[in-house]
Amino acid sequence: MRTGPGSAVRERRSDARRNITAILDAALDCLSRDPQANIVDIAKSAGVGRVTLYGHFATRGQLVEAAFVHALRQAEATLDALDLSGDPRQALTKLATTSWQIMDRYRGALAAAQRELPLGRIRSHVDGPMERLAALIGRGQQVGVFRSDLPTEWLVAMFYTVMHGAVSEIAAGRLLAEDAARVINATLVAAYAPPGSKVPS
Amino acid sequence: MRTGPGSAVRERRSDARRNITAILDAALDCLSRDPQANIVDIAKSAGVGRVTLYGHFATRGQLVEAAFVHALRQAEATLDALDLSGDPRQALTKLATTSWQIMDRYRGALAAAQRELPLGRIRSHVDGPMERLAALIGRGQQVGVFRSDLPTEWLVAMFYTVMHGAVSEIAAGRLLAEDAARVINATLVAAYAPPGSKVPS
DNA sequence: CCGTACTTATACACCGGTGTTCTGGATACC
DNA sequence: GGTATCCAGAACACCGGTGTATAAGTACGG
Repeated sequence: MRTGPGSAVRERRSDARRNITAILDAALDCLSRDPQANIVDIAKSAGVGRVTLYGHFATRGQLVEAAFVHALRQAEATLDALDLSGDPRQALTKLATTSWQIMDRYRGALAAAQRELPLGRIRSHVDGPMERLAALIGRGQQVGVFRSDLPTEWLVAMFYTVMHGAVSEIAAGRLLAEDAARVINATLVAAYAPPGSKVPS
Repeated sequence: MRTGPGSAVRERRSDARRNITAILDAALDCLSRDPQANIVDIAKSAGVGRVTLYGHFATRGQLVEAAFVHALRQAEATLDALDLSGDPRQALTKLATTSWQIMDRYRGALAAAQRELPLGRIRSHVDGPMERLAALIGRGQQVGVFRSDLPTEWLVAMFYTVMHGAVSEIAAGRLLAEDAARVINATLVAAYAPPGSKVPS
């Protein structure tokens, strides 16, 4: 695998790098529309030969994972820009709204990853980004605006679960895409409210 | 396909019927453990030849669907025994607890159905059983103990979504199976509470 | 402008899973 | 006990998708 005599990693040629990102973008795009999209389609959509694709990603699994990570990196950039200090409930709403946009865009890629990546592989990639949410929830719990009778991890899970549910409902035609953010936020805020407290309206 | 001169549909022979239910049970069992279980495994587990299986279910899709319906019938029987009159919140808890047990048992079969059945096919089977829940929620909304600022269908969806989330969390080892019912109920009760009201503890 | 890295098309091997066909044998039903 | 029905096992064809080899062409980079 070493490329030069000095064992220095030679830079990829520019056209190769261009192709790689084209492939990743195409994969994300294809998988978002159909999580089962095959290599042929992805290569075609990237404007690249199938063999070229295999030159960069040895197996389908590697490609799916790479595409997933690619999406995650983009998501991270967006989420990093959010200011989550201040009232945890407001921060939650902010985070949920933005996360929803991301989720909505990449839902197919996520489905593909869930379908094909070995169990727990996704988790290990998502762990990092998830910390942001866990921290926020933990803070809210400490301040007492979020419930503490349920484990933090469960509240974290609900965050994604509710969004996943919204995706399904939209797909089924029972929820309008433009209502999703509101509905998600209303649900989460209520679900996170400590028992005995009033549900924020 | 007609079997007799009187064009009356001749009953299947008893051993055939026995095999069919054996196959359905086996399918349910195998798919619950691995949603991707293949025909060979299912036939073997049913103690039946692969060809016999194909004699009763022409394609894998038909088998999966039949197994799903089979599970649904069993679930229906259990749920029918529940008394859901009285306080909607208590009824909800009752319904959720029982539904969870069912969901937990057949999660794999559900996953298989989601994976392989054409979009909406599941929905059409589940519509009936779901009415029970929709009615309960509607009643609670009218009485004012469940929120009305979100569509009934969304609350219905949350019911299943939360359980789905619990399945994942258990699979990931972040939730103990014995805690699931409590956590689910606490989440649903809070999520269903009308804004401005106190979350029941 | 030359060498190398990269791309491409075609063609092929492989794989697991699905579904079919056949034949001999067992078993339920009357 | 005779017969239609059903079952079993093996063999095979098929399919879509994945991955590999080859050989010729193209574009980058120095």
